[in-house]
Amino acid sequence: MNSKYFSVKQAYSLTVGTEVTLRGWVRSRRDSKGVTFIELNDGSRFKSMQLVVDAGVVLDETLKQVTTGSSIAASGVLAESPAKGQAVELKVSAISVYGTADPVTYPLQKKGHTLEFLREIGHLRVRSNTFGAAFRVRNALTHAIHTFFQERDFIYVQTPIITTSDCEGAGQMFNVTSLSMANPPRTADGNVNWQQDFFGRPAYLTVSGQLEGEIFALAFSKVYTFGPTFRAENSNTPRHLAEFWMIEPEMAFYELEDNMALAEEFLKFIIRYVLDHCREDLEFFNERIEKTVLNTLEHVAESKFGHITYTDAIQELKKSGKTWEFPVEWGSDLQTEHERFLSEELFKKPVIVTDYPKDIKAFYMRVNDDNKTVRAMDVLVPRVGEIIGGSQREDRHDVLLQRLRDSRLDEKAYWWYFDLRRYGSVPHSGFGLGLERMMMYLTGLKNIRDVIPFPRTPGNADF
RNA sequence: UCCGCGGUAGCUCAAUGGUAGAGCGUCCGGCUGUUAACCGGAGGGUUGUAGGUUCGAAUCCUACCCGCGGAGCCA
Repeated sequence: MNSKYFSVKQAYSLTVGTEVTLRGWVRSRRDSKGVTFIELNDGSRFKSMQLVVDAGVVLDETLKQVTTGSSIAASGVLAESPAKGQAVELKVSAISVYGTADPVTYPLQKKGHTLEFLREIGHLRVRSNTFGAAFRVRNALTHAIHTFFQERDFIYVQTPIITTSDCEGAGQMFNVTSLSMANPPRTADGNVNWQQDFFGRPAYLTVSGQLEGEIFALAFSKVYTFGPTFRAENSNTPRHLAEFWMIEPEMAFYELEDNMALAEEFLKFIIRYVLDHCREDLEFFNERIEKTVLNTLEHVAESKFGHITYTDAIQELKKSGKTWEFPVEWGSDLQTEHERFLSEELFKKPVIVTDYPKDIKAFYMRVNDDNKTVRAMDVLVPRVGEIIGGSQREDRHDVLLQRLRDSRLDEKAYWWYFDLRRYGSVPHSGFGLGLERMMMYLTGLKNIRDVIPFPRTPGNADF
């Protein structure tokens, strides 16, 4: 192996005649009388490199070990391919095997597997077309997100994963403790004595970094969080995980209108970035997973988003003439069927719904002058419905206090959150995007467990 | 958590109370450049687990486990 190492991706950009050594995993192998074809993939791009081994070039005992799943290095010369399917191929002069893969037990076949089966072999599914494409897209998406904010002078803030505040009371939280489960210290009345726990009180895994994000926004003006969040909710659906990633920008001096403009610019930017950098992977999803992916993404990237208030949206839903599975009434939340109607049929493009009834939204959202609605916004997109939720935050101390009390939350736990309204309070806004929800939108994959490397769901934390 | 559907060969599925099968993958052989290669042959099973009904259970009943979809919750 004297020639230089290249990735498969690099090799495709080299000129014919270059001597290279490629390393990777064998996807498949086809034998003919005088020639063997090997598909070699190293994850650097969707496409594999076809290796062509003429009979006699490689020892039979070596070639025999080159089976689906084995890892090899192959040296040779890049050549124009005489057959359809690839422009170039590697004319092999030598092969060495790193690790064999017993064909009798190796679970991945050349032919299609169901996503459910692949989920059971999480350590190997990343070597398949679908998951290779998914995680290259995920990588590009995370890069696009950081690029978008960094180019606009946002500060990236790492909010804590362990928290003692039950943020906005959203969902069940995981307890974090170092106490003995079997024999915890107890108080005189028999309850667990949390004072003896690691943090001196109950602690949890965070369900959102928003409140801490507000702290940083009121010092750095524009910030964003990007990290894991946790829900102990027993939800068994294709849209929920116990551990998932969220992006939460928070901006001082932004009112709802600024917030909406940023959300629109943000969505268009990350979609355009993935379209530009993962074309090959997206084309695979478009062909094999969801045939509308490319169209809807292009459409969203080019559309001017629509705007409508919740109250007007309710009117439109009522006069649509449609029969709804869930009744449409002012004061009840929009269901997925309603959200899809608004974006797919009424506007035929992404639409931002604003000013929801305060009773169905979180306590920290700014109350409008009508005292009935809050400055909330949901971005609805064709095919999935809500993809971003956000709001202008309540920056008035007295109003916030009343809202907290109405929500029956413990105001003592939020003392620092109120201090932000007591010392140098300013209008500020933010929104949240679930990374995996975005991934589902980009790839067309319909189960959220297929767009995160190692899904955590009730009863499942393998790998 | 609730409702529905499902669990049979490595994978995808047939077999509706009477000898458990096919396609693909794998292995062997053939084929002068294949592309989910093609042609011929072979091997491969405690039918999710535990009980029950029956002369006889993959099939009917009960419980449990697991998967998928829907609901709730939400990102």
